[in-house]
Amino acid sequence: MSAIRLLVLGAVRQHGRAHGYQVRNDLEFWGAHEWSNAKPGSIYHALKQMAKQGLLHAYETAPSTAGGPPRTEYEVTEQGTEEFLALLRAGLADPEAGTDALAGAIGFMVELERAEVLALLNERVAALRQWRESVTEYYTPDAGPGQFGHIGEIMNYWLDSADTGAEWTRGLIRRVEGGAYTFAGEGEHFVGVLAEGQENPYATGVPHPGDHR
Amino acid sequence: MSAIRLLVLGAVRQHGRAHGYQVRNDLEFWGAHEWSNAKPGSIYHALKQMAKQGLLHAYETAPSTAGGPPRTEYEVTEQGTEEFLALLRAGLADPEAGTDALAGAIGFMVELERAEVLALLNERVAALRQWRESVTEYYTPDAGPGQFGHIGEIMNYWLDSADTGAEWTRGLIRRVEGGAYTFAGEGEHFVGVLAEGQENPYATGVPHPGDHR
DNA sequence: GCGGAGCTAGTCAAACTTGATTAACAGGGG
DNA sequence: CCCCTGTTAATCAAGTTTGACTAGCTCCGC
Repeated sequence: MSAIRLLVLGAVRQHGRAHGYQVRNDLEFWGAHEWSNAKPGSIYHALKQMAKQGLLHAYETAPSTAGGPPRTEYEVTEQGTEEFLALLRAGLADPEAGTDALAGAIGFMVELERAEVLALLNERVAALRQWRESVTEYYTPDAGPGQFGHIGEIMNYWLDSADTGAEWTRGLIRRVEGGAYTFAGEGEHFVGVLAEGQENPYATGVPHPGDHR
Repeated sequence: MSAIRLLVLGAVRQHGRAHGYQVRNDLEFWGAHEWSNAKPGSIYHALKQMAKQGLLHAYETAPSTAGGPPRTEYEVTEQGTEEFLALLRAGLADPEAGTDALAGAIGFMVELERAEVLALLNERVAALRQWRESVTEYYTPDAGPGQFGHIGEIMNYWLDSADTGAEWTRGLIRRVEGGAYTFAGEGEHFVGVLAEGQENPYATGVPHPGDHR
């Protein structure tokens, strides 16, 4: 289901209560529209869907201050919090969740305790190593390599991605072990959220230099 | 539009004329269902869609030998060939096309001439370098790094991905320059396609060891 | 004091993706 | 011979994603 649910739940959670446009702005602030499918349509859709599923509670509120159609505010339910934490953990530990889930999860990792984050990242490294082994075993049988011709380059690419991904993860582990950032239970942590009324330096329409999908 | 169109066009092209199940089998043979969204539903959908758009010509053929509902065969039209080549070139040269488009394009790169492939890959490296520059410029203003807290790790991750992706591409360039593989105009090249009647070692249902999305 | 540029907030149709399900036939066991 | 399983081939409904569009409001210049 991609990473939107994680991103949207996380954004709403950090505000306590938020409407769609706020979420949209936060995600843009994080550059999420560049590395995930966090486009307006998807965000509003995710909000409605998750409200229907009980992960969010919807408040039909005031006909909006400051122009525009009446806006709905959302709040994360208990069930939504569980889902959020599950997605967060999966994003960090499970390579199959995809790279956008990883990126999103990194954005919220400080909501967990340092020790748990380290455990999850180590899990990820282990999963990558295991996947690598099973693939090389599978694609490099007795016949020797080269039997796949240039098709082997595809496999080569995925193996390389797994290797470099694992290497990067190890780097992050070292930084976190070294005391970087402030995690849950360690005092006020950095909140990457726009304060009420703060202008968004990356507002929609302002083209980022060198936009990258 | 993801990489399916490229994959489906390529598969049909290699057969000359193919029905959905053949395409599906080829893509599974390449492991495409693991690194792209090449699932049955998507394949059949792509075939119909592209037939409607004139990229493929559909033949309502025989009520199928060997069981199953009557099958439709497809053939790539001239317009479809153009689209195929465009997607192929974009997949190789443009990082924004995504990694699955790259993987698919690698699978078909031998349909182009060696010199062109090298040019396209160099374009990719250049695009990655340029993207990297614009991002670092954007995210590392005067205030110095660290202003983003742990959010900076997300950027760090994408930069690392770009760097390692470029490095891998350079490796491929060296191999191709070194004479690896057989490209268009160089004689019979490796065809990663299942011959008529050949059994598919990766048939649906046989679980791959360590499946990775 | 008005007109349009631009922001705020969200909707919508069309396309795409997914996983389950259908449907036809082949072959083997009892 | 008849049922049951497996294979071949494809469809379908439900959910997602996309990009374009709507619509209210403010503010600025003229």
